[in-house]
Amino acid sequence: MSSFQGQMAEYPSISIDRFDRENLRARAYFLSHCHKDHMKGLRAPALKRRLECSLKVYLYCSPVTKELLLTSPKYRFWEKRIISIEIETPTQISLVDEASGEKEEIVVTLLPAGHCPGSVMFLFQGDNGTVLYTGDFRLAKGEAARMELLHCGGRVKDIQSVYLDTTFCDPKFYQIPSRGECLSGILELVRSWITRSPYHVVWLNCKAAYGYEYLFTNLSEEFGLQVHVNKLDMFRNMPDILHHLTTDRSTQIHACRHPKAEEYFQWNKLPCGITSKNRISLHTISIKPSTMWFGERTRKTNVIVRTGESSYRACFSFHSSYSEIKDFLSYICPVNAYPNVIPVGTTMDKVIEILKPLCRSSQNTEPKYKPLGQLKRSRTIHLDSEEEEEENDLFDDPLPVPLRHKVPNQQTHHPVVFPMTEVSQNQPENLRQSTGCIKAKSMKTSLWANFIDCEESNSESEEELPIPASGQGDPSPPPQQKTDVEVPQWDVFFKRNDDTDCSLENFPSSTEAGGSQSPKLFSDSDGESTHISSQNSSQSTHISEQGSQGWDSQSDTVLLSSQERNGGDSTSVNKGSYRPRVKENLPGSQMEQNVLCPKDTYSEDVNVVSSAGEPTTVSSGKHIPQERKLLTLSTNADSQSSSDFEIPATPEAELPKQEHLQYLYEKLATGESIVLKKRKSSLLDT
DNA sequence: GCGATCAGAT
DNA sequence: CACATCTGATCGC
Repeated sequence: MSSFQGQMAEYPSISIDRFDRENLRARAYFLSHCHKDHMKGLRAPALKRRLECSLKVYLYCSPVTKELLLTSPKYRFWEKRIISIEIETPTQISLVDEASGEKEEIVVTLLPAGHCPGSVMFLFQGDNGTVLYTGDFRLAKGEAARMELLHCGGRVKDIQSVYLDTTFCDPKFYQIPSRGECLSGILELVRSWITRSPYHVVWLNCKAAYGYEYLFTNLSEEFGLQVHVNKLDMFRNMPDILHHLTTDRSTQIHACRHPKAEEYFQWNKLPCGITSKNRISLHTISIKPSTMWFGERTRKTNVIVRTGESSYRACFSFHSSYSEIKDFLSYICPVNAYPNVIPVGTTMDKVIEILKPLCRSSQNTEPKYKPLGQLKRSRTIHLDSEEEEEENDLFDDPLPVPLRHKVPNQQTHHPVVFPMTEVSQNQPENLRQSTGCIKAKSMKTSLWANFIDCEESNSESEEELPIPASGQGDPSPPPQQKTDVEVPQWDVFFKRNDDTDCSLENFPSSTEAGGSQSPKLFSDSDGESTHISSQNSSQSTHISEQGSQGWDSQSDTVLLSSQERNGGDSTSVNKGSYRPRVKENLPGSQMEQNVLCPKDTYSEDVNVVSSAGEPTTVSSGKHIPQERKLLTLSTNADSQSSSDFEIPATPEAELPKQEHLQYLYEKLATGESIVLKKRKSSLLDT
């Protein structure tokens, strides 16, 4: 749960994800995603009054977040005051103080966060430096490195501060199975059940929150069965989601909710009220998405755990694991990192102790290089700097932040450190793991999955329509299709494949889909890593059961382990078809920027939002090539390196050549200082 | 009547 | 093991 108070030290005149107290004075508001704990005060009368008085105050968010927010009547008063900004489109915003007329320019770039539909991170660039607010995020290892706009001139931008989602920033959450592994486990469990008969149904016991949509869409696509939900009008302009959902209760896959759902389930009743179909009783299992985590040295990682005769937990996480957070932060390597979340059971100090070694603010006093004689300190070397980078430890002293004037050249301000200190950022992951500054504090590494229920909420109680006890009523309005340009792209991250148009013929009837009565529970496409329980807890190396005894009735329950899974994305149709972003689709100026890194931050390809805030200014400012809208999932489901996102390779990055490395190592060995010329600057990037 | 807050359940 | 949210009760405006 976010405890971020809304303001960043560098840009206190804007507020992000908090809209109460001090934030009532902000010159601009930003919403990273549509979850309740990031919307505090957003519909309070105080803010409503502020809007009425301050006509230049706007809320900025992604197109999908805007769509989701405005679907709720409680937030509709924002309609004229929300400006959506396309993903990965640097946009200039004027921050005007309406009392004094004082004006400040800032460039914001939205980066996909992989947390829920519409979720973004905000990258701000202005006179006080570049800062990144992550919101909530789930990014697999290496994904920051593939985000073009985090880079400049082939290296990561010089970032002053990161305001970081630290939900699982505790060594006990060392690893969480990847999105693909979790999805795969759920797909196979669902398959094993619903293929038995048309009367076998699954209930996905999901919370009232955005974030499960990619689960629904993938299940729907895999089995040709739409998922039953209470409500779908928020997706009316997102056909890629909408087409996989239904308010018709006759499907075999349910994600409907009801306050008494657990009680219903005891009586074999679905939350939507049905117990039978064609007067034949349904056979129902429940699958509860929960976050499961595993220790650093845990080998076994069951993504499905049986918790009762007909109940399962399935691994599912909206947030990055400890190792994913460390990978992300060490790659970004900001001067400062501030936690947005203090996980229960830990303290602010402990989280800071974890983040600190991954930041530049503490990397100039590494004792471990002392034996190298002249290399007493891992000094940062500026390529071409006009001013010394602040090298003090700013971490515990967020204010005041020294004013940094407009950066003439991002690249020249990025400190280059010796390769050995770069190890934690830029080495291959196997090396990186062992060079972390974090002590693997004798965490007990349980063989069992740890789990918590999934969090997040976006529900609006007033929107929860009572579910009729019977009847086929479909209260939702007929979906209105819009043209492509108006369709918010929700799936920058979550789409599993990009080339399948989900037309209606992709949805065979449920009997068709369920009629196979396959003797095999699933095709063992990923071989060793998928296991069929034959039910006695004896083979516990591959099976997790909670509470352990007496569920013999389902002797062929599927329990999946992600251990050494290499087919976690075996369900992905785009396996082996990783599609890097095509350079030719980028505007020329942006390509130049990648190479040359313009002198002026603002000379990037930037959209400008006028103070009048015409939304069209932004939304039409830059055409996003379809190539970029239909990003696909990566095919690699290895939990350590997988990406469920398609993010292009690091721009301009190149592998260090042997002779260059040789040169650097020789310098290191002799204790000479290393001075890098600009054109060689990409040497250390890989 | 509404919002903020807290305890308890999940 | 224990998260965050939801619900309902209470209080104050």
